[in-house]
Amino acid sequence: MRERKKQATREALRAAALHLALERGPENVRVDDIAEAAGVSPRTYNNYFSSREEAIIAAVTAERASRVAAAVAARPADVSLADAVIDAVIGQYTDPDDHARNALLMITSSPALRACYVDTVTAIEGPLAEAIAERCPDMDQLTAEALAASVGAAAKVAIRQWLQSTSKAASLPGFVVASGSLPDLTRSALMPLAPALDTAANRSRHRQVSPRAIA
Amino acid sequence: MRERKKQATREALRAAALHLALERGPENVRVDDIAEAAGVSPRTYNNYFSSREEAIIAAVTAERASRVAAAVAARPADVSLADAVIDAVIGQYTDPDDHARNALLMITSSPALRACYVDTVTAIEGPLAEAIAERCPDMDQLTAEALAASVGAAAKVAIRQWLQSTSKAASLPGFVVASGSLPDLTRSALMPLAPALDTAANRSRHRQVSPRAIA
DNA sequence: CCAAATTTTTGCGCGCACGCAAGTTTACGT
DNA sequence: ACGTAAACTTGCGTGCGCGCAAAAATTTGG
Repeated sequence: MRERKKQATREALRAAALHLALERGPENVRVDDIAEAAGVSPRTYNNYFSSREEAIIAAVTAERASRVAAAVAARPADVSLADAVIDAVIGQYTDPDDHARNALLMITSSPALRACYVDTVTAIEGPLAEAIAERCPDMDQLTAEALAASVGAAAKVAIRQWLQSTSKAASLPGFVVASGSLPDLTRSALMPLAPALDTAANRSRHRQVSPRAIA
Repeated sequence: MRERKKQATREALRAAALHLALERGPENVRVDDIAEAAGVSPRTYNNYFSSREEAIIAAVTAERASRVAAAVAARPADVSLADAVIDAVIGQYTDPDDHARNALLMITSSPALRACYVDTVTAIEGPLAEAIAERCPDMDQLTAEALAASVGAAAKVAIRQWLQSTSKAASLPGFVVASGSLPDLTRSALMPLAPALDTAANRSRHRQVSPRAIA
């Protein structure tokens, strides 16, 4: 099976990238090193990842996107769309995994990694849009995508805030802006979107095509 | 005045980039050409723009961000936040400017330019967040940023859809998915966010700190 | 089991982004 | 007016992303 080997090298690259980055620091690892550690050509690396940071981040992020979609789908049908989505997102960004702990610590200390990590949130938008569309079959597809993108954007704001506050806290231990934990921050950022999610869900439930959309 | 000169070279680079791109096509213009046409060193180009496409896009985008913020601020205080924001955004993306017409046509025909153009929407989030915060002084700042980011994300979805449908229309003239104009598309994508914007605005008007935010 | 067809890997080359350390210009104080 | 400090520009070197075409590997059909 050919697909098997591809996933194998993919994971080999992820693992090698994360290992080397944790070992000598993110700045001191070139893509040639990662490729060599994974036993492939440097050129091959860019067939799998389009930037040096991507492999490192992918080792942590991996299947967040599909898991958040699955989490939305797993919620019982009688809970509101807003609660389903918000809880699903928060659930995926609440990781007590201690391996991920110091990985995230490393990410926070490198601007390039921070940016790349924030960008990975975009990956959830596609699957999330599908999950929303599946839960609300009569909803306009453009609406589903817009809502999913909005959720992703709000989550991005929360993560960005959290990253910057933790980096501030690391450099200036006395000057914390009283910013909460990541789950709390994410919840605060997503709460304002709840009305939009629920009214869109209800509109679709009544099979109305939003009469004001044309006017 | 030193700031004067910087803006001058900035605009010189933008103009040169757009001119060359329209003349010989986006693929056949290197940053050395742009720098030479603007009379500066190639290295200097990257002191102003961080990618080859950025200058071309900036020539079209220019001050969208500040203009959308100004448009929000210009709406009378008695119209709802949702209407103010949505109309402001749509207004900025409705350009009958015929110079911009063929510029956008060029953008649609280059994947790299398309991506860069979509990314520029992010630039409105900061000013938009400020405008929202100014209009609703009692609103949580994180909420303002989350809403602004959501609006930007929804606008991004609309633009992406529009770009891809127009490119499809250009290649396959007979197979149009009946996608509307960009303003209509943008309105459809932003409408679902209206409830979120208005309830957040009303919450802030009553000076409540959203008691469920902590629970 | 071998050969054709498809897919993946690899080497090569180009252009680009950016850190760094000069060199050059502009602003300001005396 | 002059010298100093600050900001901007420039050249250089390095690593990176990727298109392209040849080579290697893997599937498929006979």
